[in-house]
Amino acid sequence: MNLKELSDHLGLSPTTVSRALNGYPEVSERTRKRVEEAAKQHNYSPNARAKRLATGRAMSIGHLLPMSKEHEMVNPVFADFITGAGKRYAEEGYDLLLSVVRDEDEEETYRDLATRGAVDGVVIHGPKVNDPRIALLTELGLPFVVHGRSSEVNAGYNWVDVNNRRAFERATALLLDLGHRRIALLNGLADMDFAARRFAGFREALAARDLAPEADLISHAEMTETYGYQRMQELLALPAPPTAVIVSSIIPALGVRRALVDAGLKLAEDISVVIHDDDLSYFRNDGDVPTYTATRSSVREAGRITAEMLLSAITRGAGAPQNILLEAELMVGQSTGPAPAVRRLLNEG
Amino acid sequence: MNLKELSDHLGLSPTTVSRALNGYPEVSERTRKRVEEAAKQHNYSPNARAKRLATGRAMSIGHLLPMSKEHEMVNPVFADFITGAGKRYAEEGYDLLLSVVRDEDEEETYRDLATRGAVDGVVIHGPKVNDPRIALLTELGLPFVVHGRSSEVNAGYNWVDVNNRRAFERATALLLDLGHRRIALLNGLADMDFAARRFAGFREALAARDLAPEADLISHAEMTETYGYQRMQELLALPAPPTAVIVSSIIPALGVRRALVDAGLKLAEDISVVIHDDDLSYFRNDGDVPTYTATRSSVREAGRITAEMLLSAITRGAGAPQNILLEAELMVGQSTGPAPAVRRLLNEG
DNA sequence: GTTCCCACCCAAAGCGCTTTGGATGCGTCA
DNA sequence: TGACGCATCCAAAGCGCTTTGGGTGGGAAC
Repeated sequence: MNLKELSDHLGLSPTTVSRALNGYPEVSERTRKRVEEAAKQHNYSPNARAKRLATGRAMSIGHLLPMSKEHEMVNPVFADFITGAGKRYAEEGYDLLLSVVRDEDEEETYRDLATRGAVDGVVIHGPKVNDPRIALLTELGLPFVVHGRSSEVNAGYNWVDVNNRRAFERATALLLDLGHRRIALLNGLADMDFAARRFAGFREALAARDLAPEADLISHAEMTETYGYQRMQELLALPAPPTAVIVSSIIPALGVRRALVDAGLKLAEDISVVIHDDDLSYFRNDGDVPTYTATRSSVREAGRITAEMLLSAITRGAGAPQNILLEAELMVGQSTGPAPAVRRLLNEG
Repeated sequence: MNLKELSDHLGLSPTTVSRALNGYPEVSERTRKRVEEAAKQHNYSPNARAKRLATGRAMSIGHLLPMSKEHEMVNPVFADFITGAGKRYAEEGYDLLLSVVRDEDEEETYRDLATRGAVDGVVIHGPKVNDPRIALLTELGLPFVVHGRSSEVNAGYNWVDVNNRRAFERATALLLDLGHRRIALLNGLADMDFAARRFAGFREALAARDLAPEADLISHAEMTETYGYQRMQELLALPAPPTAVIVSSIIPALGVRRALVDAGLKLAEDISVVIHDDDLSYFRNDGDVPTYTATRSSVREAGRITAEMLLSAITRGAGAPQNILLEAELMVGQSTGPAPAVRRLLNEG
């Protein structure tokens, strides 16, 4: 059943029926009721394709998932982000359009999305340092919000980010306070902006105590479980292994733990681990005392906020760029303890 | 730039330009070239909204993610499924529409998707035993493919599934061959069809040796890491703990391992573990010898196949329901060994 | 030289909705 | 009583594309 048929059935014009259903004031309450009931009864809802053409709005938000040949994978963090964002979209009547594209097609896909008018706005995931997508989307005039930020981009743009620098500065400072001096960092891919900021925070905390990061303790890679496992093994094989490790996600941290167990080492006692915890629903860092000491920030919440910001940018027009910086909380768990030297000292005392 | 402007610019009618761009034969190769070049030069691509209205096809596939109040989460397995399916959609010019909906709104969302004409087909995720969505979508006349199957639904429908029953039968048989008699099963949510089939396979393998499953060794829940951890602790606290455990996903298996380590137990030696491995990109069960003994089947591949089937159902019309049953391979890894009694025997021997 | 056919192109009618720009009729007020 | 305003409704014009149903002209067939 379409508008025409419904209006014929009601003895009204399509105009009136459309207005009644869309809440316009030029229609009496009595007719509106009548129309609404008939619509419900005949299970009518306006054809989305026609509505979109007539209104000129796509009523959908785009999310691009770039796949590279080497890393053909979607981060589980994305799944949680989507649960947060997707709910907001649904509430506002927007659809979520997911595009799985090859790395090299990403720019063209954005262009296409814009010229085809398939979406009203997009969310940029995993921004890199000096990310070209920001200039591209600005040029295209397509509303967007970045989940994260991009250093070295000076123009204003909407973003929602976690204070990664501070989170990692605090995490590092905590380990330093516990007496650790050789601290390893298992970071995300080096060109990722969040990884750069986390590294910066790490470096600053060390610098505050006149220490410098040691190259053989720093690594960057896709944050898989395997990465955590292999990298931890490498670290343990060093002439002077670290006494503490900071891991950028709970997923590689699971691999780190596996490597430690294989080596017969005990978490907190033999080696301390601090993670960044995105509060993933399938990997809760909880219990009476959380398993891991962690900087925590819910990515689901970030998704909700990002969606909110994008929808407002779309409906209320561009305006000044909006920015939200979320603070991560630093939670002490079961994975940290004093450095070996300090521990001995404490035991003697 | 739209069709009209482009055709004016070329001195052609919109008809001809449209035909040229869509590869219809009623246009000379010379003009087609000319049109294609002009389109590229002016960065023209047809407005998706108009195209969809005119053709009556949405050119998009729907995926619903139901969120319950209790389990507001998206399974990481879904992320991998999407990478497989999404690539196929993109290749065929389809968009992927993701709907995050509350459990109780699921039926209405399907109805709405159908009457609004927002999608050309949908994929059903996580089918339950006797899943009502199959009848619903059949009634709505919306093409669909089920990822998994639904027992007790007799009508034909398209599905792509893994042979869960056989996989778990084989896994169980392997453990029995190793001398294990008290085997625990950490399964998915009880109303899930895959969980029912896995349990059936488990039961059959036991029955083949005149054994029966023991209630206190069987559990069903959402497959989180925490579930694996807590459940394993419970199992270890039993008067007679199991000597082997079968886990329905690598994610709870990580929790199982954590619990074992906490208890000072060694994998394979003290307790054997077999998992089902979806070959998730962020959790690879690999290495020279895989970490876990596992029944393996790539969910990314399943995504690709499901997409393929749905697209063909959409373009080639309904026809007879298609079914594909994938076999999981049983791979021996480092997590299994002879049962304690057998081990002693072997050592004495 | 006709006739016919085919290759090539175009005008116009949708697709199903929203929205502009009136109409119509009734109550109100001077 | 007549003018005016307001509430309520409608006809028709898009939105930007595809597609139906012709047209036109030039070469082949007779």
